[in-house]
Amino acid sequence: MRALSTIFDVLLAAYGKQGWWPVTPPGGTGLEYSGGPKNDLQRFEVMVGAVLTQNTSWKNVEKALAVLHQRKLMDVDSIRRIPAAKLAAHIRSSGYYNEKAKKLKALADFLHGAPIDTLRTFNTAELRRMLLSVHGIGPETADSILLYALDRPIFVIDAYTKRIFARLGLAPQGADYQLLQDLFHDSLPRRRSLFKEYHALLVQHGKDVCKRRPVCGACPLARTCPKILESLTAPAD
DNA sequence: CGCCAGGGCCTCA
DNA sequence: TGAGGCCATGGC
Repeated sequence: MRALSTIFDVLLAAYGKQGWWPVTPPGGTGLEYSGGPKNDLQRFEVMVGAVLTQNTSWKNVEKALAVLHQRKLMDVDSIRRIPAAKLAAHIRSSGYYNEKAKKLKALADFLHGAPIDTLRTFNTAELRRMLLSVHGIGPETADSILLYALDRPIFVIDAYTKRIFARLGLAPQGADYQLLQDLFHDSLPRRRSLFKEYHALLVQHGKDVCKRRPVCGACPLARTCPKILESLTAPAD
């Protein structure tokens, strides 16, 4: 479906390059959008962020990531060593902190058995299965890790993507994860840089424009969106 | 104030 | 296998 390429072009023109995934530069204090992780420590930070941002605003996650850096905990061994209850206190701002502390420890245990630099020997399908077997890593988190931390060409589907494409009439309401992902995989050239930027643009679009209550007046896709007419007359959705 | 964020697990039909 | 409850802080 050529529409998907056109939508990417329109979003890119409207919002500009996003530079995902945001990572903390070596020796730096804050996160920067500079094209993703360049070393294994930054790759680990991406994985941690992917877990912490589950159903949580990135702003709340940033604070937790900063605390982990301050406490010198942003590495596999430290996360493995620290008791879950203490870890939970440090990531408090990201919400669901007890659950997420367990998840981070499960992630660290997994990486202890399969260090990041050894993961390159597995193909993407194998890696995905391995990640999905880790407590706290579901389809979206696994694919975020594959794409942004491990540089694999796999498209990330999230709630924004589902909402945007349902409104555009390009996917059924309540379509499941696999259906949406197949649509992107079958319709786009399989390029990591495209997938990274596209997902980031969808998040940007979903966050500020195609919100639960959409701001169709500010939408760069309004021209081709069937929902634009309803939004002018109907109160919600 | 209430709503909702860059989901996933567990339980129960 | 799919719907529903649960996890929780912080910004608006």
